[in-house]
Amino acid sequence: MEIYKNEKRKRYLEDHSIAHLFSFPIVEFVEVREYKRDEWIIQEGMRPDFLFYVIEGKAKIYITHLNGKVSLINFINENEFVGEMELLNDVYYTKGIQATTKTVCFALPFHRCRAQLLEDVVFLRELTKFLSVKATKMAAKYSQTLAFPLENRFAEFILQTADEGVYKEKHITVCDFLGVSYRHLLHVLAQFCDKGYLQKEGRHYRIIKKSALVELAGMLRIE
Amino acid sequence: MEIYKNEKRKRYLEDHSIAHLFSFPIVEFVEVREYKRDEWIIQEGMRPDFLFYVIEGKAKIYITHLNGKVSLINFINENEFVGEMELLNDVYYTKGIQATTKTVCFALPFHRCRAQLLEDVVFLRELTKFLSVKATKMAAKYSQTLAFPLENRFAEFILQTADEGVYKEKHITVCDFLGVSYRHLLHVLAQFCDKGYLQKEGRHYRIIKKSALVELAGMLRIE
DNA sequence: TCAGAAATATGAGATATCTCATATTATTGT
DNA sequence: ACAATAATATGAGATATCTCATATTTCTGA
Repeated sequence: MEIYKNEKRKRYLEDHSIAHLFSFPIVEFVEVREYKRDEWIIQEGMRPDFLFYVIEGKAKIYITHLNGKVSLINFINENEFVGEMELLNDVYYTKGIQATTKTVCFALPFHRCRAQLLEDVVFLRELTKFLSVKATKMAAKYSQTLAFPLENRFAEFILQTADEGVYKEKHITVCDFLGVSYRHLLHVLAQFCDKGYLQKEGRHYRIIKKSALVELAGMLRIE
Repeated sequence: MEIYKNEKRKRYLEDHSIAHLFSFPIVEFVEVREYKRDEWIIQEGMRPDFLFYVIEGKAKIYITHLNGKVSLINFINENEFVGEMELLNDVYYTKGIQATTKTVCFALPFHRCRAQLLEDVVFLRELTKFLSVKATKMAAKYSQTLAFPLENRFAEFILQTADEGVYKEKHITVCDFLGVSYRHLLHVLAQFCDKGYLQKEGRHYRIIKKSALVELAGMLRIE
């Protein structure tokens, strides 16, 4: 992890102002940090001392279960908070946050900001919205997992993450995210290829029959 | 649904003050409502016009999927909000809320309160905490569902809902909540009886070997 | 550049869970 | 008090998903 200082720090703070998220001047408290790919921004079980706001990059939220299984609970993208649970709750089991790519974020130290943050209507309104979206998505994912087999959920995931019609995610990550075994994921993936929905190109998979995937994913749509 | 007026309304408002949740006088806006068991407080897909706060009783959050499956996403208890998602988000698919028992709640009309609520630091702080707990529990449930078979989750559910050592929930409700088929739930329940963890008494089940259930449920514990 | 680690692949058998069919009780409204 | 509805029960076969074992290929650090 690298902390940006002086010019570099200043540039980031100017280019990515977060002043609109607060009603008091926040800049002086902000530490600008860069995490490398695969680096842990927060370690599981270790309470962080900062509230983070992601400026650039992506990260993943992980939790490890007692039976050894690992769940990738969610992805974190730009303009999202990290560590807000610890800001709000004294008792909270801290999940692990790992940078997927190089990630730059603003870090606000709890000990200097907490009181002010919890009094700030602008910040609280932002956070409330953020949390409501988070809770809603989580509930949707949860109920979809219960109601549909992998086929449907995987189809949606492929459509969401495909880059110019090509799916390239790492299988292991996807298994953790969709909560299935490696073996089974590959099995369903092979089916998609057999049925002509996808075509393997080296390590990647080209979407051939998008409509079929759209139909499978469409089942998840709530409404 | 019955709306309490005059004396009855007044008594409820006095006995269950929610003044501490707001920094402005809220009483004049509050409608006191009673829903009967099984009545729908909010119908799925129909945006409500009120923010509810449950005073007495219990309710369930349901969502119906396109494949016809129904998920019981969560239970709602006393001193919890309902309809906060619709207060915060313009676009939101409204889930169905059904009273499990007779339920009394305070209803705040959006059109009269929304602006003030979203400016109120006390309310926002309460709501933020509520949502953070909600999101956290949802995430825990989600990842546990992916990581553990029914056996473990059902054991926990039995321990949580048992009344003086006797489990009495309706199977159908539990299936919707744990996201498994009726058949499979009964199957695991029969196993618990075979193994001597539970003993059937008419329609109910007495917990005989609590330690075994505790061990199964303990696997879910994160940490 | 080479060895170890990570990621990809595939097979085979086990288990968890689902679907459907069908009976037998409770519960409830009129 | 009775018919309709809801809830409980159980069997049997199908499917989704898991575990474990084992190869091969790619990536990465010293």
